[in-house]
This record gives sequence, structure tokens and C-alpha cells, in this order.
Amino acid sequence: MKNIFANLYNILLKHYGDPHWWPAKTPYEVIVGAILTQNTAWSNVERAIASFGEELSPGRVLALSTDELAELIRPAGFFNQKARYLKEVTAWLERRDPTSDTARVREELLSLKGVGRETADSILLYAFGLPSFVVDAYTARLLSRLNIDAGSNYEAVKAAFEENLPPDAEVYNRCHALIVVHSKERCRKKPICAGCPLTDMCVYDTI
DNA sequence: CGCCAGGGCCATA
DNA sequence: TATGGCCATGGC
Repeated sequence: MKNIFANLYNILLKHYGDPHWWPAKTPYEVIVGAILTQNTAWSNVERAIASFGEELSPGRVLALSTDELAELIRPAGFFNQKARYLKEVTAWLERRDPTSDTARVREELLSLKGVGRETADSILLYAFGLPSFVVDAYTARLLSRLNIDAGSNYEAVKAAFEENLPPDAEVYNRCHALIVVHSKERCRKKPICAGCPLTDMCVYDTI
């Protein structure tokens, strides 16, 4: 197969099925999760989100003081900066132009303090359903283990996926989700290689 | 105990 | 542009 990215996607999709992924109930919860999960285990993000109880809304977040917000999200770690980041992105959400195209929204997100490339792309793809491929630590590690050189920086890796997959938000969503699901299910456990759908592509005997 | 997790900001060279 | 220090909790 020539297109190794499409190959990877097809193998994972066949093996795991469509994950219908991002663990959140609402688009706004996706945005909050995207900030809170920065360099943080998802189990801690869950605790932080749970502390909002029934109402996790832009209005509530804007109404809280930064210190109150920080206390609520404490289990997610880095709570002082993340409280500020949540305020920033929420304020932007309330004033944004919903008719802007993907590139424009991405620029706006990247201009916010606390929203870097991965967070911006996660929000675009999983909160808004816009076609912007997400590159994260799982993606980079998987490519490394498969000995696939997709470039040396974030934008290059992102472009490699976008140029080799159909330009479709649903496909980008599934592909990234599959990489995460695969990585969580397999690559942190051992024995990890028995029954791995990527055995033929992987350059390691064991990891 | 130490390591690390679905990053990003900022200062420095 | 490319590193390095920093932010902080909870699981293992």
C-alpha cells in the first residue's frame, strides 16, 4: 500500500471500529476538557469536570472568579494557569463569529493565551466538527514506533495526515480517536504486541 | 519514593 | 527556531 497514513487508518478502523470519541457530553465540555488535559492524565480531568456538578456552562465559568475556578479544577493540575486559560477561551467563545472558516477560527484560537496547536485543533475538530487534524503525544509516539517520518514539527505532521486522508472532519476525528484508543489500550501495557493490529508495521519486537 | 500524563508560555541564545 | 524551566495533581 502506497499511502501509509490511509493504511494505518484503515487497519485501526477495521480492528477497533468507529470510536465515536471525545469523552464529553457537550461541545463546551470538549473545550474545557481540551484545556484541562494539557500534559495531564485524563482521570484527573474527569475529577475536575465532575466538580462542576450539573452545570458546566460558559455563563457559569465567566461568573466565577479566577480563584474560585482554579479551586474547582484543582485535580487537573496547573490549576492557576488553566483557570485563566478557561476564562480566555470562554470569553472568545461568547464573542466569536460562527460563520468564520476553519483557518480563521484556528488563527483566533491560537491567538488566545493557553491555546496552542493541539488544543486549537482539538477544539476545531471535536467541539466544532471542523476538519483540522489533531497531533498529540500519542500520534508522535506511534509514528516513531512505526518508523514513519512525517516531519519534525507539529504543522508538518498535521499536514502529512491531512494530505494523505480524505479532507473530511469525520475521517480526521476517527483517525485521531483511533490512535488514542489504540495507544491507551495497548501501548502502555504489556504484553502489548500480542494481537496488535499494527504488528506488521511496527519496527519493534516489543515496546 | 520517582516518574509521568491526550501542552503551552516565556526567557534565553 | 530550538531548547529549558516552569506550572501541579493523582495513579502507579
